[in-house]
Amino acid sequence: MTREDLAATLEEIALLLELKGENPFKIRAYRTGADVVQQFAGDIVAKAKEGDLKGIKGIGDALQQKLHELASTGKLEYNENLRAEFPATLFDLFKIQGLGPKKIKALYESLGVDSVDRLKEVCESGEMAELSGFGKKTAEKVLEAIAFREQNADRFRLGDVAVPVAEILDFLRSHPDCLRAEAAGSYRRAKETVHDVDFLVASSNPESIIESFVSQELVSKIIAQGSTKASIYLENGLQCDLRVVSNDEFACALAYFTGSKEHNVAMRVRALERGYTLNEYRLSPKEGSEKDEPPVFESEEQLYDFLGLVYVEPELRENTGEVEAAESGDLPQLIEKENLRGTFHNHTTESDGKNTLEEMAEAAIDLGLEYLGIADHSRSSFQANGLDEKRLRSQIEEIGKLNRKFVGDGTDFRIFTGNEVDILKDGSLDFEDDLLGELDYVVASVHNAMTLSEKDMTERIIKAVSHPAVTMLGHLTGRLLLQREAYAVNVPAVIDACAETGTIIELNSNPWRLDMDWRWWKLATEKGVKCAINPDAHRTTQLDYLWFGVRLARKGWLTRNDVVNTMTREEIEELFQLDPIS
DNA sequence: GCCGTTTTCGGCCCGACTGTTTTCAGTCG
Repeated sequence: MTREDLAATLEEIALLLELKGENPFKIRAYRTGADVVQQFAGDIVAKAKEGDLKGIKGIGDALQQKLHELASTGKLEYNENLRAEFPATLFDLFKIQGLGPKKIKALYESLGVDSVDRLKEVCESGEMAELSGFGKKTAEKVLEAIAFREQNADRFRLGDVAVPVAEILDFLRSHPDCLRAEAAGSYRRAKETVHDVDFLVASSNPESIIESFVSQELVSKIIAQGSTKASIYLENGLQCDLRVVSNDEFACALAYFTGSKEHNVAMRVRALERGYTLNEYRLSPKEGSEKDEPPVFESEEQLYDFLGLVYVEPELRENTGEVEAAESGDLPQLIEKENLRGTFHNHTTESDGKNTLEEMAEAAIDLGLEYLGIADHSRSSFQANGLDEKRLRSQIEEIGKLNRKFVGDGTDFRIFTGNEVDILKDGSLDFEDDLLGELDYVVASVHNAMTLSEKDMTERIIKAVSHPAVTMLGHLTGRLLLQREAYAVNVPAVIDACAETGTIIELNSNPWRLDMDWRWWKLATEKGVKCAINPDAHRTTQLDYLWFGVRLARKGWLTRNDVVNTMTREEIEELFQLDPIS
C-alpha cells in the first residue's frame, strides 16, 4: 500500500459519489483528502497504519478512519460497496471530453452504456440523440472526443510544450491589440507534466485576439470559441485555452488562472477575511462590507501586497505553506537561472552521447558556464556503450590535456572528470575504489534491476551513497514521465542517508525525468542535503535542459545556497578537494 | 465530509461556453 494507492482510492470514491449524485461538498472533501495524502511531507502510509492522522488539515474523522482501514487491511469496505453499484469500465468514460458524471449516469441507466465501445455504438446508432438532454451535436462531439483520445494521450511533458508555448506567446504579443500576454496555469507553475496550457491576454479588442488565436497555423481543431475565451487543439494534441480580459483585470486574472486551485482558495479565503471577494477579474468589497473599492492592481505583486503577503512566485503556488510563509516573510529567495555556473552529469560520444568532449565543452562555454562535469556511463551499462577501466583512464587523460589547453589559451573554464557509475544490484559500485579515487567526482545511478522490492532497492541505494567515493546520487527514482513509473524506493530513507553521508542529490533536468521529484526537496534541504541541477545532456543542445531544472528547483523551494552548481569553479575545486590546473 | 466556532451546524469559489432548451443543465477549468 503506497501513498499513491491511498490517494487513488479517495479519488475513486469521489468519482463514484459523483455518479451517485451525492452532495458536491462531500465529493470535494474526498478530492481534497486525496491531494493532502499526495502532498503530505512524511510517511503518510505509516501514519495511516498507526491511526496517527489527527490534526492533518483536510483529513477529518471519517477520512482518518477510512485511511486507517485501507492502510492496515489493504482494502476499504465503503469503497468496495460503492464499486459494486457500477461496472468498473464506467471509469473510462470520464476520460472522454464533454462527458461528466450526470451524462455518464444517464447514459448508463437508460442505454446501458458501460464502456467506450458501447458509447461509440449509441452515438452512431442515434440512440443517444434521442435521450432527453442529449442531441445530435452531443453525439458528434463525443465521437470526436473518442477518436481524439485514441490518438493522443491527455498529458504532456513540460519540455514537450515549452517550444509551442513560446511560439504562441510570441504570436499573441505581436498582435497589435495585445497589451500583455502570459502563459498561466500549471505551465507557469512548472508542473512536470501539463494537461493543457492557459494563455491570458489583456486587450480592449478581445474578438480580434480570439480570431487570431484560433486561426494560427499550429491549430488543428477549434474546441470552443466565444467572445472572451477560446479553446483549441494543436497538431500535437495539446489543448490550449485563451482568456482575454481588460488591462485592469489582467493582474487578478493572471493570479486566478495561474492557480493552483488550492492556492486560489487560500487567497479567496484571505480576501474574505479582509472584507473582500476575489474572482478572476477583480478584488471587490464583500456585500454589506464597509470597505472602499480597492485600487486597480497593475501587477500580481500589488494584489499580494494588498492582501498583506509578500509576492509568491508562481512555482510555489501549490498551497503547501507558501501563503503562510508569504505572510510571515519566510519565503525563500528562489534560485534563478543566472545563478548557475556549471553542471555535472553529461555524456559524450565516448559512451552514448552524440557530441564529442570538445563539442560539449565548447557548448558549455557558449552558455557562459565556468565548468562542465563529464560523467559517461560505466562498464555495466553496455547498452549505453559504458566505459571500461582502460577507456575511462584514457578519457581522464584527454580531459587533462584539454584543461591544460584552456589554461594555456586563457580560457576561464574547466572540465571535471567524473563518471556515472552504475549502482549494481547489491549496492556495490561498477568500478574498483582505486579508479574511483582518480576521478574528480562520482555520480552513482541505478540503470538495471529496477523491479527490486522497495526494501531491497532502498538498501541498495543507501549502500551506494554510503560509499566514500560517491559525490552525488543520479536520478533517484528512475522514472520516465508519462512512460515508466518510478521504481519502488523509500525516498525519505534515502534522503536521510544522503544527509548523513554528505551525498548530493541530483535534480536530473531531462524533461523525461525531472527526478528527484520537486515534492521532496523541502524535506531534503531541511535535512541539509544539497542539490545538483544536472541536464544529463547527451548532445550539446540538451545542456539547455538546465533551465527546466531551475524551474523545478524553484518549485522545490530551493535557493542558490541549496544548489552546488551555483558555486564558483574554485569553490567546486575545494569541495572536490582538487588542485587547480597548472 | 471538513472546518471553525457564536460547540452544533451552516457554509463550502464561481464564471464562461455549449447544446438543448425556450430559461437552463451540464461540463470545464
